[in-house]
Amino acid sequence: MHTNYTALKTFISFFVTPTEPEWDDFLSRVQTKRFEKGENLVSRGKTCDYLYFILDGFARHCMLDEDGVEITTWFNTPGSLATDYAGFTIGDPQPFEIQALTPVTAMCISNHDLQILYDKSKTWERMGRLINQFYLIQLIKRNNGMLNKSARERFEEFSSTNQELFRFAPLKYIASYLNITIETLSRLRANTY
Amino acid sequence: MHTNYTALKTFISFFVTPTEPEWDDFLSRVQTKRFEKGENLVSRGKTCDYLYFILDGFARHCMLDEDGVEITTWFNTPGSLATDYAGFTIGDPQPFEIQALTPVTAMCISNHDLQILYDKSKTWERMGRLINQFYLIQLIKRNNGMLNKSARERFEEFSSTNQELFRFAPLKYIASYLNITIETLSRLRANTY
DNA sequence: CCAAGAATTTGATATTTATCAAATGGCTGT
DNA sequence: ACAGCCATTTGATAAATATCAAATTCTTGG
Repeated sequence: MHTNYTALKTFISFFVTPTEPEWDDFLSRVQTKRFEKGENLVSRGKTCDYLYFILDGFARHCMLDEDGVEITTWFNTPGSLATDYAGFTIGDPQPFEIQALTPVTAMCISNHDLQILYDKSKTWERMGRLINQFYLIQLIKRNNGMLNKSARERFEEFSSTNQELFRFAPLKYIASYLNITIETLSRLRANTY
Repeated sequence: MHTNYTALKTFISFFVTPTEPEWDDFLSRVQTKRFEKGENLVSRGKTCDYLYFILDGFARHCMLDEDGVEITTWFNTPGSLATDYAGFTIGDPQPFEIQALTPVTAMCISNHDLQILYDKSKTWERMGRLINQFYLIQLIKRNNGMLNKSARERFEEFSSTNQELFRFAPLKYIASYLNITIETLSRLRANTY
């Protein structure tokens, strides 16, 4: 048996077109990991050493706010990247955590190897730039999508684009992501109010 | 008289350390622009062709929501970068606008020149990656700062870190940025409620 | 399959924030 | 300096959402 890199290669090819030797170098540093439901891809207080590409499954990012309350800040769906962005890039342990909501299969590369690739070739440097840019745009959209919107509108927008997450994530995580209470989310869903 | 590149060079040196010829190449593509209060650095419906580095003054980013209501999505302070991120990188005209809140002096480089620099040298490619990353982290923080926070808390956090903006931006822009009404912002400031 | 715990729903009520209306204050161009 | 136009404040009220409490449903380990 051999590892299937198709999905990862497709994702990367969206940004850059590496040469064959570059691909070989890159893929030799990639490993596949599996996480059971409830396991952590990244744990609070530890340095996040890997950048993950989610092949299959769902995960959520969470952190503690000032009052020690856990808030969900992001969801990962298949085909997306997962890392503790601030921690990964700065290299410090962060108050962040990434948890598998379902069994998750992910490919990953270590921060160490990624830095080596960045140094080796402009292709990877460019990939890094474009992926950062890609996420920047996503985040700007999420950001702007929270503005000028009521709880109901945020809920409706979320439901229409992330229907599948209702099957995998408990309401409390979605409620936290939308900045509303569990009860309100339950009522919005039931269309009371 | 000659242009003073000190602030820009300091900013860039935070990310990369270009060689002298690289600096010369870069700076030869940079121009200084001045905008009067109320002028647009980027106009709605036009492609944003420049990346700006704000030397002096304040600006705001805004866009129209689905109902045609203008919302403020970001503020620029001296020493920060300004561009219509999505529009600049994708190259399409966007429903975005950047307005000078005060007279603004900015250095800028065209998208065209920036792409040339990216192609020419890994230094600039890396600068692009790191700047994107820098903004990504900022945005993640803003994002998370909106979660699990009441209007009052968002206001208090904003006031404590952006006091100077109250001098330059009308309340309506700040209210929009914080996703509260002008009246509520006025009351929070007066400490009614 | 059952029991225990967790997740979700529902109800009653309180709090926060928005909305509408009007008064006051500040700024700008002539 | 003045008129006219915004910006800001203040008040009264309504609407949205949170909070607290309890009932119900779902899930999971044994």
